[in-house]
Parts: sequence; structure tokens; C-alpha cells
Amino acid sequence: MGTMKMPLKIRYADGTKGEISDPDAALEIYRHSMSHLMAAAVCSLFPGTHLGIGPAISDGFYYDFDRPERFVEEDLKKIETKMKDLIAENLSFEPFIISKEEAMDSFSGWGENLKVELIQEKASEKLSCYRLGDVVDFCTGPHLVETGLIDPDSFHILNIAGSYWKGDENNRQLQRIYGTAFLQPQDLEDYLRRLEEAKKRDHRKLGRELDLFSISEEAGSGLVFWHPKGTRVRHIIEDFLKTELYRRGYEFVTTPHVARDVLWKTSGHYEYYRQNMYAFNIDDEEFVIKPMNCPGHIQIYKTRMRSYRDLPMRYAEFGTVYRYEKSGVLHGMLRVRGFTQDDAHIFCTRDQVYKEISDLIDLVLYIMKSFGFDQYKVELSVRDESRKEDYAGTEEDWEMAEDALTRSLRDRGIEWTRMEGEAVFYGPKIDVKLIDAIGRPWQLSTVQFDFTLPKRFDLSYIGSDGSAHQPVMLHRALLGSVERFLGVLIEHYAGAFPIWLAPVQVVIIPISERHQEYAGEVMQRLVEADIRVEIDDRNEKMGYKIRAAQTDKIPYMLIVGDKELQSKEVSVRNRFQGDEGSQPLEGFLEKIEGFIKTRAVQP
RNA sequence: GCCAGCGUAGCUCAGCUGGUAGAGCAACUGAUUCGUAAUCAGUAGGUCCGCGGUUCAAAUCCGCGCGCUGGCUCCA
Repeated sequence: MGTMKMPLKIRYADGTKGEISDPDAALEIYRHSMSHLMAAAVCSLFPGTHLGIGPAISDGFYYDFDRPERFVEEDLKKIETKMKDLIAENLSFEPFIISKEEAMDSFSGWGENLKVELIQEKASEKLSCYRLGDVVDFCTGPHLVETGLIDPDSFHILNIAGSYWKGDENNRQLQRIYGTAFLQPQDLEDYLRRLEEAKKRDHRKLGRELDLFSISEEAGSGLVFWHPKGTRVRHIIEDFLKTELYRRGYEFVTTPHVARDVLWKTSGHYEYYRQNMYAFNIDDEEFVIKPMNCPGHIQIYKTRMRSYRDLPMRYAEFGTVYRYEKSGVLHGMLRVRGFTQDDAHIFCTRDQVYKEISDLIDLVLYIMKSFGFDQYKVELSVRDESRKEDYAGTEEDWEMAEDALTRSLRDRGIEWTRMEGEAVFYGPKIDVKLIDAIGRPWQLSTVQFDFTLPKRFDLSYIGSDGSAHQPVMLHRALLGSVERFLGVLIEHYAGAFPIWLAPVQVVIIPISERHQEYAGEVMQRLVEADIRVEIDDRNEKMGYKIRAAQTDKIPYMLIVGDKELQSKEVSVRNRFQGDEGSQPLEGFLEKIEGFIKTRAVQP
């Protein structure tokens, strides 16, 4: 019980002991040891279970098991108890070194075929194993010296899930058991509390409670119905973006939702993206519901001869696209089959790329800050240097693009992670992941080069030299999709939107019937000032209406009764601070107009 | 799509090993006219996800669908 003794006592594969005091490294070793301990518990409880892999992960650890019978929920408790028994027995993690040949013999003798496969692939002539109780595992370590060092209250077995061997869906499916562990019991409690907190913020739950959106079983999964209040928020988001984009030289376009298959054959989607496209036949012709907006924007580009003087051209569209997604991946508004991208395509010359990228990065950060996100992570995805031939575009294209991306980031003093081999085949990209109020990352913005579409559609512009050149094309989304963004906003603010985004900004609460006329006057004034206001004139007590408004997370309540009627004022109640006292309506209006204008997060 | 779990009123859930459904909140009606998070009383609301099967009898057991949840894979 209590705090883990630091530094952590560990043993390396060669048998030497050591101490780890770096908390991150210690935690990783601790969790990895925990996964071995779980494997030992499982093997002892369920003989005939074979082992896959069992690493430490960001919030804990897991182990993949191969067993003909299925684990059930109740098994988790048993496993946890068994692990505690093994801790009490104080088993040691015993390392030893053997030859590859010997290891293969032993492991295949035990029927550990997955381990044999791993040894074959990963091990050199000599390899290390750890023995814990009756279980021997192929592992480089290090591990704790013995199980007695583990605090029995520092871990928890969480859930069972399916997983494919080596992450390949063509391979056999294993049963993965997840657990979590921390060096301090306090950290474990905090983690479990964070899970609870995340549950409370779940946009699916809040979306229903706040009457923002729904998904209809009858209409089909992955398709979102935006209710009036959700649509209000959506319009506010879209209006804000429209204003900002027009200011920055974008033009909006509108393109059809379906197009002949020919368009998608030219773009290459028909070949590479077919499994995700909804298609249908009419009059012997095949049509595709658009999964992307780019070919549409290209159609507009191609309607006339373009000059270098026209570039850069920035076409934006809140384009609704439909993509077939496997049923198991759908998730509320965050992963759907029909969604609206805040899409844009920039056609420019090579010389203009650096400026465009730089402006884009500034724009992304400005927009995100406006929505109340201050923390973010930037990832630069580049191609796999060893498989250059798998990528479209020339060597010069890739160098030019990577150079523009890295220079833009560096010039802005932005830290980024370089993701080797993570680029899509048609070009490198920058992704921005936002960190929300409880520390979770969300992938939203993306800026991508495209070296294939200009070629496939044979795009050109006439340069100052009088001859035709191929423009560079950039895809870019700031919010990603309006659906996902609203989902993220709901979770970030736990449903309590800042006043500039709130679907209802003010609710007026008359104390009794005789105050309704004055409440109506107050409402009239706020409506004139374009405040989104409602009046709660139900035959209920004030406390009831306040509670209702609090539950609806409405920023301000204006209570009007005899006193306010007399003084011609309003009593202001803020959803976070509570009663702010009586004040003149004009003063209140001026205050909230300020909050709205500055997109203040707090009230 | 795969593995596991789940599906009872608008919402949250109860309903033991089979004997044909219940609570709270919400909704509606009436009374009450109220000062910073729930006034009282009444009414209505269900193809127990759907379809088959077992059984004298199925919300409950079995099969197949559909949907949801957590993972895996995918996210041109």
C-alpha cells in the first residue's frame, strides 16, 4: 500500500541489476513488467493459452493472448486477483541468454508458435528471455527485479478486445487484455477519474441532452441529423470561417454531390478509393456520390485558360461528402459516413508555395485560438526514403514541398514531429492535433500537397514566359469536418459553449405571470441586438427554471420580478459564477456584446 | 468487416433460476403566482430492437438479422 519505492530496482537481460529514477522510464518498465505478470497470471489460470506480444502503452499495458475459449468479463477479476497472489509470492523476473536455435526449439516445444515467429524475425544469434514463475517470455527487458516490488493497489485490469496478430486483419485474431498501472496509487485514481470525466463530456450524450444532433437508426448509421440548436452552432462556425476566408483571398464555390464515374476514374479515386464510394446506376451510366471535393474544384479551374497572374487561386467549399466506412469504426459525430469538410484547394506556382503554406499555418493557429484551443501538436509527414518509387511526384517536387513545409514551421518557431514514411503517396503533409481541456489530442487540420491530380487532370497555367506550366495543388481543411469539430467542441467545453458559440445565449426568467410583459420587453431589446435569447414562461417556480437553464448550460439568465420591474433593470445570473446582482439592461448588453465580439471563452 | 459485451417508456434504469412489465426524471392536464439548481396532484406513454424457433407459457432460453459500446483493422 502507498507509494512505490523509487528509484525502481530493475534487472537487465544480462542479469546485472540497476536502478531507474527517471519517472517516465521507470513507469514504462513498471508497466511492461506488469504485462508479463498478467501473462503469468493468465497462463496459470487458463492453461493452454499462448502468448502474442505484451508491451507498455501510453496509459498502461496490454497482452495479446491466443486461446480457443473466449475470455469473459468475470475472468478479469480472477486475473487481477491472481496477479495479486503472484505479487505476494514475490517471484523474480529471471533473465537468461540462450542461442536462437535453442530458443526456437524450446518455444515450439511449448506450442508458442507466435513467439517462434517473433524470434525468427527479430532475434540475432543470441537472445534474451525472462522467466516469471512458469512462464518464459522472449524479451529484451529490463524488468523489475521481483514481483514483490509491485504495489498491489497500483494497477487495474480494464477490458478485453479483439486484435489481429501483428495488426494485420488477414492474420488470426487474438484476445487482447488491457490494464493500466501507475507508480503512485494516486496517479491510478486520477487516471480512473479522467476516464469518468471523459464519459461526462461524451458528445453523444451531451449532443442528445442539449438537443444538438441525433443519428437515426431508421435512416442509417453514420448519418447525422443536425437539430435547430446544433445548426445554429454550425452556422456560427461557418459564418466565422467564411468571413475569415474571404478576408484572406479565398473564393467560395459550390459543386454537385454526384458526378459520373468518369470524373472519378480521371482523378484515380475509382481505382484507389472504390471500397469507400457510394455509387449507383441511372440510364446505363454509373454515378458516384462525392467522397471528396477536389475533382469538383478542378472542374472549375479547368473551365478557362489560367494565367500566372490569376494564381494563387483559393477555392473553398463547405462540401458534404459521403464515404462508406466499416460499421465498427463509426463513432458519434467523430467518425461518420456523411460529413461536411471545410475544404479548400489552392492552385499556385512553385514560387508561391512557401507563402501559401506560411499563411495557412498562421490561419490554422488563429482559427484554433479563436475556438479556445491553445495547445496543439504539429506533425510533418514525409515519405519513406527507402521506398521512394511508391510515391507520385518528382524528386524535385518532394524536396520543394518538404522545404516549404519545414521552413514555414521553423520561421514561426513552431515545434513539430517529423513522421517518416507517414506521407500519403501523392504528397507530404502537415497535420495539426489539438489538445483539449482534459489533455486529449484530436486530429483536425491538415495541409497536403498533391502531385497527382494536376497531372491526372492535365492542369496548366501560362507563365510569364508565355508557355504552359503545371500548377502546384494544395488540399487543406482547418476544422477537418464540421461534424467532427462540433463533437470536439462539445467535449472540450463539456457542452458549455463560449457565449459567441452558444445556441442560446440568454434566457429570461420571469418570476410570475405578472412579470411576463416586462420580460417580453427585455427580450425584444435583446432580439434587436441580435442576441440569441429565449424566455422561459412556463408555469414553474424560479428555481426550477434556473435549474433547467443551468442544465442546458445557457451562459446568462436574466431574472425579472417585482424589483426589476420597479427599477427597470434585470437580475443577472451567470452559469459559472451564479448571481451577479441587478443591473441596467443596457449595461448587461454592452458587456456580453464585448464577450461575443472578442470570442471570450470564460463567460 | 473482425472479437467481445449490450439493446425494457423520450432519458436513466429495475424486472431472481421462463408465469405475457415497473420507478424516477421529462411530456401533458389542473391547482399554485413563487427571488437564484427540482411546488403539489393527476393523466398519458411499451410490437420489452426485429424476425424465426423451443415451450402449455418467452422481456427472460436458442438461431439469424439490425443497431449501439469498447477494442482491432481502416481513415484515398
